[in-house]
Amino acid sequence: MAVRTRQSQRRRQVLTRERIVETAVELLDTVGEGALTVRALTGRLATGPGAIYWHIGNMDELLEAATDAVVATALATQPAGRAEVTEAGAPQDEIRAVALGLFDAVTEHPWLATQLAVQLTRNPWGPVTLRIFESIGRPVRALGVPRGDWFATTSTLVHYILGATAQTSQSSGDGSETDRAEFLDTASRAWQDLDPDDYPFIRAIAGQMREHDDREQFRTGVDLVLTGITTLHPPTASRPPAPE
Amino acid sequence: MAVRTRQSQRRRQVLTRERIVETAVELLDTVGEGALTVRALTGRLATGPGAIYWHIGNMDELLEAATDAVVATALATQPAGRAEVTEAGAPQDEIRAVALGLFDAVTEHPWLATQLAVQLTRNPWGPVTLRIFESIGRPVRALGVPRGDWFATTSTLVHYILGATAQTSQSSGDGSETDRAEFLDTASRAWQDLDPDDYPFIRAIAGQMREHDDREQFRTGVDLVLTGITTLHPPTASRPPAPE
DNA sequence: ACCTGAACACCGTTCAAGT
DNA sequence: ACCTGAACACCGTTCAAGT
Repeated sequence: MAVRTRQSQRRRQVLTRERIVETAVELLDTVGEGALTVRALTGRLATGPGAIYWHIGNMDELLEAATDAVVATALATQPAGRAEVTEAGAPQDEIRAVALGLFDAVTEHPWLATQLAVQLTRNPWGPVTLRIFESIGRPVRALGVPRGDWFATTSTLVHYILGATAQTSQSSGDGSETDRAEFLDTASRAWQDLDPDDYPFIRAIAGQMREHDDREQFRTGVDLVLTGITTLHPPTASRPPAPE
Repeated sequence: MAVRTRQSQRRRQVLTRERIVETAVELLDTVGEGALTVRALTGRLATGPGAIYWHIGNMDELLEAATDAVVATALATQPAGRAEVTEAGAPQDEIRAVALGLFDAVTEHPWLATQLAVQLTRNPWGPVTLRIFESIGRPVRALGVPRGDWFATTSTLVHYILGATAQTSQSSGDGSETDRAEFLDTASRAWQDLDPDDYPFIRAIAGQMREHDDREQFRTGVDLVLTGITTLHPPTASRPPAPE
């Protein structure tokens, strides 16, 4: 009987902000975007709305926290977050790795595509964007880009990456191979039926569209931007790792 | 008797899909995103929800139509939608013009930033995306990019453009100069206070961030991608406009 | 300090009924 | 064919009350 008061917090499990964010990610992953409601949350966590709002300010804040959590893990999974540059081609590889890390995260968590875009527009310099800028900016610096161009160059890369991941097609279905093939086939056919006067270009690329691989095309895009960077800023031997 | 049925449509003004879309754009422009509700619409149009739903399928469809309408005008305002290529540098200029046209449209209609991003993710090959691809794809073709690379090259440009316009800062206030300066100042200061171990790069560019001009940086970004394209596909004299 | 749960003010959407 | 307007099923968020 004396135990009662002290132990009152043992409950089934303490409700923390972290646990709420975790559950939010779970809901988004399993039931999908739009299934993340305060009521769904209270159901899974066996509490009331008041409990949720004690830990988080509002729904937008929760969405941001969920996005940031997933992005953080995606970027941490990268080969080496803060590794020293050892060989000449390393910065490019690091940029490719970060980019693909984000791309794959979007594939794993389809809701992330929308959320990354929403964060970028509604919260341009929030934690999510900042984290991504930092991850891309470091290798950009290591690339030998002059200091005055760090910001613009990094922005270009980040904007491309986020634009591209935003479109990564979530072809309605369960994401199977056949689903995707069917989707591309229907789209490609629709493109060929467009008005030749209004959409000559789209009609012309309908074939390429059916054959294309999103991830491969994304790599190509990253490399295209990298080519632009190294063309504008040829790696002169002006940086430390230049002896020998 | 014969006239009656004909004239029945005079009412105070006929409710059409177009008029609904126009009103939606007005609401978005004046009161802002999130003020576009079916009830606000019925108020302005002096009808009931049923009337709205007779003309449009649902809210998402209306948002898409509103976005498409604004994008269409923005792209039509371009110097010459389907002009012949007369001089060598023209395709690049056309790409810059389309890009800036979209950028300026986002500045004029802040809600467009979110909607472009949302359309790209939720409706990757809907009318909005298609229109933008067509506008960028034509000059890409004129640039002399080999046929097999049309799709990937155009995608890269479009993804950069949409990623960049997505972030175009809508600094909460009314968009005045002082508002913006204040916003950049606060952000810049916040960046300098970040943990040096976690965010060395962000801290290093805090200064550039305060000074930067969104539109100018956007131009730089477009040119960077263009440099990548022309480096990978040097304009050989393989296309018609090559004499002299 | 942390949680409960009823209540509030709002949504988008439907649908029988009218003209 | 086109429109009315009440009604439905849902939201996010608040807040007095409990422990």
